[in-house]
Amino acid sequence: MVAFSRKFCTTRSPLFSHKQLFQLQEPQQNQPFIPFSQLQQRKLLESQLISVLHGCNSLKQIKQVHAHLFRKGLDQCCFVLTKLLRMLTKFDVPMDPYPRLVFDQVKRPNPFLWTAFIRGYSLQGPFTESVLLYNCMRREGAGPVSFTFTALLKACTAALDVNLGRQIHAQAISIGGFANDLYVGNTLIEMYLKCGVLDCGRRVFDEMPDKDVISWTSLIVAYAKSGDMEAAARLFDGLPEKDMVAWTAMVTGYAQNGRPREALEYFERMQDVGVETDEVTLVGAISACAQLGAAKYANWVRDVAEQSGFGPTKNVVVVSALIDMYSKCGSVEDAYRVFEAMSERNVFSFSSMILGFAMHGRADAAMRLFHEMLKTETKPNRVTFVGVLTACSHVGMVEQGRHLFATMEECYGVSPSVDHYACMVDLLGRAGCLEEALKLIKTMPMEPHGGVWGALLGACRIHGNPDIAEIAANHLFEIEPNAIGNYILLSNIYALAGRWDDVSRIRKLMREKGLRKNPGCSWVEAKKGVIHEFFAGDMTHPKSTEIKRALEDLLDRLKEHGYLPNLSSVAYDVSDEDKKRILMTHSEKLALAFGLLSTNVGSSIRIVKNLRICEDCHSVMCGASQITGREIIVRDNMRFHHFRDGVCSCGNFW
DNA sequence: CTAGGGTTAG
Repeated sequence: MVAFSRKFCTTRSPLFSHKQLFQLQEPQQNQPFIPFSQLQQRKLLESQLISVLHGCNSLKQIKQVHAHLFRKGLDQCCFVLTKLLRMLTKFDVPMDPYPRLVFDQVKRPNPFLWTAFIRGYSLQGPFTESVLLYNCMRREGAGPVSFTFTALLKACTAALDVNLGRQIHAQAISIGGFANDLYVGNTLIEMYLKCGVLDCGRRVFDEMPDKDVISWTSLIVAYAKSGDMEAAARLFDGLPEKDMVAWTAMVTGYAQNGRPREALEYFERMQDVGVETDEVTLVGAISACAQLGAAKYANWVRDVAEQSGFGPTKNVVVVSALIDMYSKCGSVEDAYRVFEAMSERNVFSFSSMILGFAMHGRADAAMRLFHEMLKTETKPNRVTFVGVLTACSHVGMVEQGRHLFATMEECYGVSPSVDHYACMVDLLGRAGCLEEALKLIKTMPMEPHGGVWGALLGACRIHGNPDIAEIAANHLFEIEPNAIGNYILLSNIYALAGRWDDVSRIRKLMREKGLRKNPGCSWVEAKKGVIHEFFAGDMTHPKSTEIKRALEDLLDRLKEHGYLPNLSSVAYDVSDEDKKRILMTHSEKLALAFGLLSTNVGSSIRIVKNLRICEDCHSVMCGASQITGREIIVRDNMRFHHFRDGVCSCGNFW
């Protein structure tokens, strides 16, 4: 522990010997007398210099001011030098050597100058240097001031060193009650929260004599990050004056916790009460729309963005969020439009766009963009590779995927993570190389997670391999015992193989664990963007009779074109007639029939489904797109399917 | 001086 050691601090520059340091502590005896008029002139000059410094926008200009200080005899003026140091920090000038030199030339730094110097190291590191300097400052008898503690605490936050933070906290209490200062208190809260000690942050908050909206917001964010949105909402309700940042914290909190509806509720409410929105708020709302996948909300947020003056934004974060949103709302074209218009692209924008293409089965576009990216300064990261590998996977480009996976480390410096292994298992599995996929899992250098086994299980469903499926499922039942999807998938695979005893064994297992199947549910947008919801087997919609008739008509016409119900899509051991009846009422078929009824001829139909689309529905969608001439876009829980002229963008490969 | 931001696979 370096903090507050009794050892003499050695970080002060070699310009000073120990002896000199002690001499400096003695009060200066013979202060020269300065007449009042000169003093006034000097003050004027100082404030002029400060405004000059404020306007500097390069290191060179700051150096010029520094040289000027010497000429004017102000080279020891802490007031101006503090500003100078702060400007150097602002431009991220490395503390060594120049800012350090500036500081070392000052014989008697005042507490503010000390603090500015300490702050520099708190922002850049090495963080231990901040503490050493603090010791040094105390030894020289200067300060501290409240900023000193905020600077030190910032260093602790950056270093995630809560032990050091506690010591600073103790110092702040023991030296003149600095812990009661609002800024110090807020920084203390932030330090504890960032270090993951939520209860300590809460205690500081509860004990603070004066709190402001910043104190509340820090805590709200911490609860949100810990996943406790209820606690966050309780705090938010008690917050007397809610500003834009506090509202934004709630919007993004819900968005980050996978609760997009509530995120948008807060977004709407903040507009109702007349709080401004800025780009950060928008990013939260945009990300909520992406999760929801409904174009209606996306358009609404876009309108709000335009009204708030952030229409054609250049902010790279906003646009990257937009790319993701448009892709997930079904329009990869819109996503690409905003991507193309970007003046500045970073790894987020590229990766999001690549993932967007991958999600929509546009592997060629994804690969082209990837190669375009390689020509830029932007280096691909792990997410980028997840994107290209899934792109390969969804269209069965096995060799390309294998090659990328094999070379990603040596060529691009990204070492394969579990997620990349999951992509590879998916790629091999979908292509039918189940044995090879299993072998890959066994030779992985890390512990496979649910995604890896899940990919294998999914592939076993496509290729009907109950034996390997059992291996995968048994691992999954251990890793994620309550994930219902795994049980259903395995039981479907058994059903496909006609192993009905095993089916009932799994069903029994599910019952024993108290797991209940999620009902299939689909949404479709009718006229005016109204969203209608359909559950599997649900005939409660007011237009049920018409929907049923429309669906029967459609299926009859499809049968003339050779459609046969795919009875193996029903994983119950019931009669074929019952299977047909069950198939008829799958939620996506109801949504499709309603969509056909309630939208204009020629317009496209957008359906969102909570589960994976079944094979029978998939082929019905294909056929329907052909005989009705409509474009049908289905987003299931995995990916997008664009049905047009009888063909799906996934190439019947999902 | 102190609070809020985007991409990940089954």
